[in-house]
Amino acid sequence: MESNDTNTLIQSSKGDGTIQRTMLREVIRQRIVERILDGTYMPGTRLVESAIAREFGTSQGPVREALRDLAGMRFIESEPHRGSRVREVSLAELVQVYPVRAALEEVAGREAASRMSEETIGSLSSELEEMHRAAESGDAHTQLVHDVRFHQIIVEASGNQILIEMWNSLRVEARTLISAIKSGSDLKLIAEMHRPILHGLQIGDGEVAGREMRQHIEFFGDLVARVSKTV
Amino acid sequence: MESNDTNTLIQSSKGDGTIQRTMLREVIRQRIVERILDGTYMPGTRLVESAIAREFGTSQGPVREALRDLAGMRFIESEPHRGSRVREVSLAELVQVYPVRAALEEVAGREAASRMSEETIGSLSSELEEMHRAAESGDAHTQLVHDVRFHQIIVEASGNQILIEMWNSLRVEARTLISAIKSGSDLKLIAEMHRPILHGLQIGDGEVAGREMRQHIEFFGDLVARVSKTV
DNA sequence: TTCGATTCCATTATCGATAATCTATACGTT
DNA sequence: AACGTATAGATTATCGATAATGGAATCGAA
Repeated sequence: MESNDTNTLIQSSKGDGTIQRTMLREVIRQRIVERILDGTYMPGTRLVESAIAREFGTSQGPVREALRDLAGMRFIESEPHRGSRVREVSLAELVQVYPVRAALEEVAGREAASRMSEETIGSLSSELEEMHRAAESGDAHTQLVHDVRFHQIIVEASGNQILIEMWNSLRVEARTLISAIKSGSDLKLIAEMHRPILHGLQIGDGEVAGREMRQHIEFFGDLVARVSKTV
Repeated sequence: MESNDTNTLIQSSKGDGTIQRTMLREVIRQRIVERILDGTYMPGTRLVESAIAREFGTSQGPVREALRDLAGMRFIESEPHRGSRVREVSLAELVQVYPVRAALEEVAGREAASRMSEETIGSLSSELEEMHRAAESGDAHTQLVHDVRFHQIIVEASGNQILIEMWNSLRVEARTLISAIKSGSDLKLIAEMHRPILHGLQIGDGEVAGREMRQHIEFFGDLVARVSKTV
């Protein structure tokens, strides 16, 4: 319940010239997200405003705002007068994500293909490489990180701001459940499955890239759907 | 600046058995949205927390929360220590919306086709009818309302909660710019363009319905894209 | 014991005031 | 006059306290 190292939330930022726009709400939000992602706050955990405020040494206000933001990002859910708790990510919901993600990424691939720079191609190649490296050491989690990053790069390369915001709001990186399934799969194969996408982008063919991305996501969607039925 | 009729924000709700879960933040949010949509708050208008609070007879807190929600919904944009203003909906942004919307609605059509009830078909038919009625009286705005509703019904019929949330966050109804363009078009033709979609859904063919929806949206996307170049 | 009403407690929702920060204006120096 | 700096006013960010609410525990009657 107590904390000592967490109390320095605000760096007065005098010293370096950079203006350190510190907003309490932001800091608190990040802190909570970390805890959700690393499992400190498991799904279902109640997040009590006053308790968090006390722990962080702030007042209730900023905590409340942080929680509201988190609710907007679907990390938590809140009911009036009843507080907030970490959201349960159901398998059923995960299944619903895939068709949406497939559709969005198809658009991303199509639009990104004509906007690829050498640098972007380089980043993608290097993420792919990292995926393989992780596959060899059997590190499913690390592979997932690079996997997500690979897709994110493409979405951002689309240059479509709406698309980017929309994709980010899917919180792909937070729905880590897949890693569980992946660990049962062939990591090397998974890494290799990204190559056709990269190829499509390299030759600048939007139709190919889009189609490959869609199929890629749909593949995992089917995988998850199958698992969810088994359960 | 002053207001008299707007001060009764909370109905104590004693009397009728119904529990009137009134949350100040919610009421204020709705109020502001109304004003944005009806043009009282034009794009660029500054929304000053204390001023709104004074006008509504509340404290700054709930107003602040309402504004934060609105920022999440992309109705307004806020900068730290600099306040909020009504967002400018640029034409460029509007152009970017269409590919995303097309992709999402294709999924919606595909998934909805197998879940159509008599009732849903009825609702869609009636919206289509209303579109025609509006077309005949040359009422572009009313037609737009039913147009949006038509699409919304399909998205909701998909049963995919993620998809529904995602589509709603596009705020299709708020990006009313299209109505301007539409008024220059043949309203009857626009209404009629919804019929193939309805047909696809009626025969329960997801592929057809999905494809029709995509093409439908892409059509208007191209229209807007063309206009945006002209400007 | 079991059901319902009542009281108490934890927590959220709101308030009013203060601190921090921004923008623009006024001022002084060159 | 042009420029940079200081000051004032407006506005947001945060605080600490109070009111409103919901849920659980308690009590009493059947």
